[in-house]
Amino acid sequence: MDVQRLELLRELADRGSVTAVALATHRTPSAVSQQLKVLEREAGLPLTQRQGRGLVLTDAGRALARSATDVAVSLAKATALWDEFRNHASGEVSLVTFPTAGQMLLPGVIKNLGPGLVLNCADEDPELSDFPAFTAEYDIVLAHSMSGQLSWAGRGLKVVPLMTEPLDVGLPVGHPLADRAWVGPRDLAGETWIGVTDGYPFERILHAIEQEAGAHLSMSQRFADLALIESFVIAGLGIALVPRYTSGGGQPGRLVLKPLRGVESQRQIVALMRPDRAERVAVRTVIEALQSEAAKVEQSHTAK
Amino acid sequence: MDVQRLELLRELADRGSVTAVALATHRTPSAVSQQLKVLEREAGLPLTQRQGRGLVLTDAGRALARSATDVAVSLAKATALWDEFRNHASGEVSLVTFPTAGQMLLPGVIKNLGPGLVLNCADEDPELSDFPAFTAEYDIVLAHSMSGQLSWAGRGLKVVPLMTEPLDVGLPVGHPLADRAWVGPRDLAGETWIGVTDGYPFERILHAIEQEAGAHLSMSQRFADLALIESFVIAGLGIALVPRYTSGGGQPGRLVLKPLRGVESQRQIVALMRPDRAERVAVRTVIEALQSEAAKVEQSHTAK
DNA sequence: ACGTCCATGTAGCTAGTCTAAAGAGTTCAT
DNA sequence: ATGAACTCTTTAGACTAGCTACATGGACGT
Repeated sequence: MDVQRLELLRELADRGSVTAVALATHRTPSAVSQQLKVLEREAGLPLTQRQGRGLVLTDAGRALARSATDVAVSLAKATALWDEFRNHASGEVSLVTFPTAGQMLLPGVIKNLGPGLVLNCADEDPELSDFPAFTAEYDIVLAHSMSGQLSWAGRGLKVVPLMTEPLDVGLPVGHPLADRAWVGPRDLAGETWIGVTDGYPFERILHAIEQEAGAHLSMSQRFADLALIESFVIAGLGIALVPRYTSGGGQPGRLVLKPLRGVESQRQIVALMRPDRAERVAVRTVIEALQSEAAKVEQSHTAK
Repeated sequence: MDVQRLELLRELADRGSVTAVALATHRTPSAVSQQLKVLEREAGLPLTQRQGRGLVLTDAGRALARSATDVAVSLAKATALWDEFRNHASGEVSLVTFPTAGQMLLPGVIKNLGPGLVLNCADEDPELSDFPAFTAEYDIVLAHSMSGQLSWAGRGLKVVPLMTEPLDVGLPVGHPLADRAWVGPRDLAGETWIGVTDGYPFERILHAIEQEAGAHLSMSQRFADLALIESFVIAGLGIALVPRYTSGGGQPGRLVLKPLRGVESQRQIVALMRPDRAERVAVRTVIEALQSEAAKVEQSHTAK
């Protein structure tokens, strides 16, 4: 019963193909195939099954892969323990983020990391991507979801909430609603909206506003990039839902943010990780830095 | 971070010497020493320390050994899972018992075990032995303790209670107390006792009786073997504390058992295991058989 | 039907882990 | 004190397990 082989099976469960596992583990596909075969012989029952030119796990294989995760977690805990004894968080941590969260949190995090800990960041457009899938490639995945709706719980991933960011209504200066302290769904009935591409969490809030206001919202454009959306709003081409903490960076004073009441309007920013990776000291250190940075951002805004 | 090496460290923590580990793992001491050295180099800090001609773990070493147990447990769970898929409990299980428990439980257990599962039993005299120490050598250790007093909890061992056996007062037929339904501490003040060797749990109950009765008990003999004690009682040389379910096997009808009231008088029979071994399907099967057998014994006596 | 993609066999090499034997330090008894 | 017994360690050499490289055999798409 070898751990390395179990780990290979787990990778196969996550990545879905022998070649992908081989690539990820810096081996040839042949080596992976051989080890899986040995594991299967040891187990005494088929763990994989050919499907087309690919390979899928059997029920038994999936079950074993799941318990392999527990093994990986306890192993990671052991190495974390010994890292703590030497007390230095060693190695590199990789992270993907969607643009706005990265802009808001990462600079502060990287500044506060001690020496010897390297954080490799990348960004991915969230619209076309499946956040959990990135956990195979990166140690930490920054994702967003609507409040409460943890769509990616239950896949065996560790989810660490970082912050809750309100989504405000962005208006150009001089807009009729710009003097109000806040706005409600009914106020927004006649407006033209600058929307975001499908799949974004914003989408659901707009639907909720439509329901509350009892009116259809007209959506003139659909963009993925926040700065682009804001420039349209400032130009008076419509109004938009924008995350409070990350908006207005480009052109301060030219965009007015109004809290939205009557509709749950916030997004939750979370960190997603494979449970074993979450145990690494270096990873935990980064997570803690993210949390404190997130708290700092939230506080600096509520203080205003 | 190799699991085998961690396992070696754990064995060292349990057994206390390189030679013992080597013996237990069917290796030469040299191999063990080398592997521990590698682990130490990987860890970057000393895990062991010479003491006399032996070797002891450092704090870091002990901590790592403890987390190695978690790894072993999750690994054992994984293999158990796959055993369940094949649903047969494979392999051999070793067990030590103290004589009376073995006599009471083991025959019934072995009869009810399915084929392919071999149970290797041994017995050890409990007086001179440290029950937990046997868990290094045997999968299951049958031990007894006073009720509630779990003296060997906290060493990281798994403790499964099997049964609670009352300790009665054994009298020869024709003894003045033989007609009573039960006896109390005061009834026993003037009696001569056949005692057991030091360290036995019986010891404490006798002290409790002394306290309650306010009298010193005279102890004429001290034996370890129950049958021997009983033969002395039957011969009228004294009275004794005997476990209700296991006594009288030799000479039925010649020994009278009276429940003892006013003093907590029972012993708990438990199974002790290393947590990782407790996860093995074969071991779990034996434990279940022990539990059901114990329940059967208890029931057959309360029914009378 | 052909090229492509994926998984799997085969042969040979490398690296890691074992044994065997000798060495160094500690304890105990004579 | 000196040697015998014990324990852990070191060294050198053998063996084995797992890897790469290359070749093979199905499955898909054009």
